[in-house]
Amino acid sequence: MKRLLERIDREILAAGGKRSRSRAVVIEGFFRARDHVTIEELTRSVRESAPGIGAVTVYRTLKLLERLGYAKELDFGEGARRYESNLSPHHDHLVCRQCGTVIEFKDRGIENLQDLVTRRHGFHPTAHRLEIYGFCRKCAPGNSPERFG
Amino acid sequence: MKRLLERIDREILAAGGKRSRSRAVVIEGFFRARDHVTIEELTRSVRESAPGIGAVTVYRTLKLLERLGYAKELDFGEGARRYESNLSPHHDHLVCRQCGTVIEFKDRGIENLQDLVTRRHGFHPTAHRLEIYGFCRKCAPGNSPERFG
DNA sequence: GATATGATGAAAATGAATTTCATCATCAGA
DNA sequence: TCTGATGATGAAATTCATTTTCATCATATC
Ligand SMILES: [Zn+2]
Ligand SMILES: [Zn+2]
Ligand SMILES: [Zn+2]
Ligand SMILES: [Zn+2]
Repeated sequence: MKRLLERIDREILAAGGKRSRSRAVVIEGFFRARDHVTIEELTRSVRESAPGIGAVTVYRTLKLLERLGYAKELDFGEGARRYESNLSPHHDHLVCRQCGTVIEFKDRGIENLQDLVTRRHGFHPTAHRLEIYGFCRKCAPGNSPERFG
Repeated sequence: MKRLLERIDREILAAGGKRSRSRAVVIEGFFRARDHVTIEELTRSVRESAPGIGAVTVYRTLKLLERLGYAKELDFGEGARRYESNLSPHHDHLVCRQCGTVIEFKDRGIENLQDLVTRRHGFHPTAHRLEIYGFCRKCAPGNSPERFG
């Protein structure tokens, strides 16, 4: 973690930026937070240790991390975007509409078929998003997680 | 087309709604429009024949069509949502980031693998979205579509 | 330390989507 | 056909996430 933060620091400096306490707190908070956080969630958690930090700085810092390749913007259609660290390799998501649980999965077969599809259409893919919405095991029809959870 | 509009009309009546000229124009305009339209595009096109129609009515009418199962809401991350008619069977999308072209595709193999993935996680899928972003044949790196278009 | 410039946070602006509300239109019943 | 109840409309107001603005502060460099 320390290594990572130092490395990002160096990249910011190299790009003509300056260090800042607020930003350092946000960055560390982001990598410590559970993945798929909203700006609002992250702001709240970061303010526990540094109450003065404005939500705008969190917005700006996540955009910066995205530009540097350390964060990935997600949109599960909830109104607010979510962010996850981009350190782990690519994956897609199962999103529970009941409890909000997000399950990550990776499927080489699906990715290969996607390549075939794009090739068939002479399309040059640069990114994709695959999200499957529904109900997780706990929330599946028949279970009553809210009651027993 | 006439059949379809009458059928929707009947469903609205059956659900306790009333007929309205504005809404009829929007609905017909929607099914005549090219697919994947934004509210703004549809409003503009609909106003050519019925200038008085407010954008709010277009919003409301598309929500209604979605509720009735005739329209599908899409989000290609452009800020504004897009809508397509839900009459044709399910498909996914290739979206060109240069010219905005949307190519529809259907891949049974991908859908089957998605089923396997969800089953493996005890997840009950109700919907999914798969979009592949990149450059279409015309806009592919090396081509200069804007110049030769 | 002085200076230039990046970073900050509050407030304002933006922009899509939704809600409110007074008015209009449509349907059902008399 | 008239009439009352209620759905639909459009303009304006509202909401809400995100972005921009701007005066001020902090950091790097000389
Ligand atoms: Zn769940
Ligand atoms: Zn993830
Ligand atoms: Zn293109
Ligand atoms: Zn489509």
